[in-house]
Amino acid sequence: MRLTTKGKYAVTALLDLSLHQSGKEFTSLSKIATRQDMPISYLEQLFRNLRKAGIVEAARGPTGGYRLSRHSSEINVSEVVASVEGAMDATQCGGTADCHAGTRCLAHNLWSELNSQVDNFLINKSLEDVIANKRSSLDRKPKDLIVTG
Amino acid sequence: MRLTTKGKYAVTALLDLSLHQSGKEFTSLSKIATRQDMPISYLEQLFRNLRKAGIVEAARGPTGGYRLSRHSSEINVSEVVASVEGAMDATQCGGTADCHAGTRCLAHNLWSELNSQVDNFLINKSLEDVIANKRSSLDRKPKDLIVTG
DNA sequence: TAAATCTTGACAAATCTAGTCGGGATTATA
DNA sequence: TATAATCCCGACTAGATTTGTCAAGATTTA
Repeated sequence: MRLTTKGKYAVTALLDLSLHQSGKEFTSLSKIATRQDMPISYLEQLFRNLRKAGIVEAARGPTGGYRLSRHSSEINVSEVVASVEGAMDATQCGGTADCHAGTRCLAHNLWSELNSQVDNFLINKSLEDVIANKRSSLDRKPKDLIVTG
Repeated sequence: MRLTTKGKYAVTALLDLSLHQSGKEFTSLSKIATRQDMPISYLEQLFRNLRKAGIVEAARGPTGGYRLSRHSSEINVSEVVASVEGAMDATQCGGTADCHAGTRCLAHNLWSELNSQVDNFLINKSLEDVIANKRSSLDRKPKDLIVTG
């Protein structure tokens, strides 16, 4: 299962883009980098992938930058993460079910189900959803919900 | 978010243990290692943590080995994974919500919610469920999910 | 032209994973 | 008691991955 700062940066950067986008203006990476405190050259790398995935559009030159190619309600978190770090996969075998001597390992279905859970969750979350949630609600600390033993 | 072969080995090894356990016998790591094709010295490392977490009990000497310290229906996957690789956490900040210049980043609630999703899923999966390939109670009642934020 | 931006490929430091290794402690059995 | 099988422990490491950096170029606006 892969969810690193790469995917998180990408999501946060797009949220920033969405929040500061008025009309069809382009926002430069340097502005995003400054506002979100992210390395600009790393952002460049990420936006390369976001553009290839058709999530953002670019314009060069002064007044250039990036903008969302669709409305924030039509971009889901799953595709954003996938575009920068490849499809999430919790199974050992990449879904081929040959994880144990050519057959599926004892836990194969478990990881396969977990996969679906996570992916369904992220597919059904649009950038707009995330922004709306940010404004309206308080969150409990995740620590409160982690139960060990 | 952390879910590597470490956690997967641990779950698979315990499933093996559960499947081959009759009564209160102990199963040696070498048997598990052979059956599941895992490095024995790596298993030793993992079972150290599983024992500290109170998930398995050990006996030394010939006829020694490990056994589950509770019934497989009372051991959930979340605690198994957590015991070998630390609590899962999808937020950047470890739940402290200081991920962006002392305040919560734009995506904080998103990762926090994802955390809960995954953890709820794994907490509601017992080893017995996995063996029986049952659906967890969570799957049957998706509305009952506890969501942070 | 100058400056600001995106575009690209290669490279590198730091971190993490997936183990290995060597020794020690304990215990059943002969 | 001797032996062998097992658990127990800490330290170490090679390789992979992540998290960036860097240099050079292309495009566009003013």
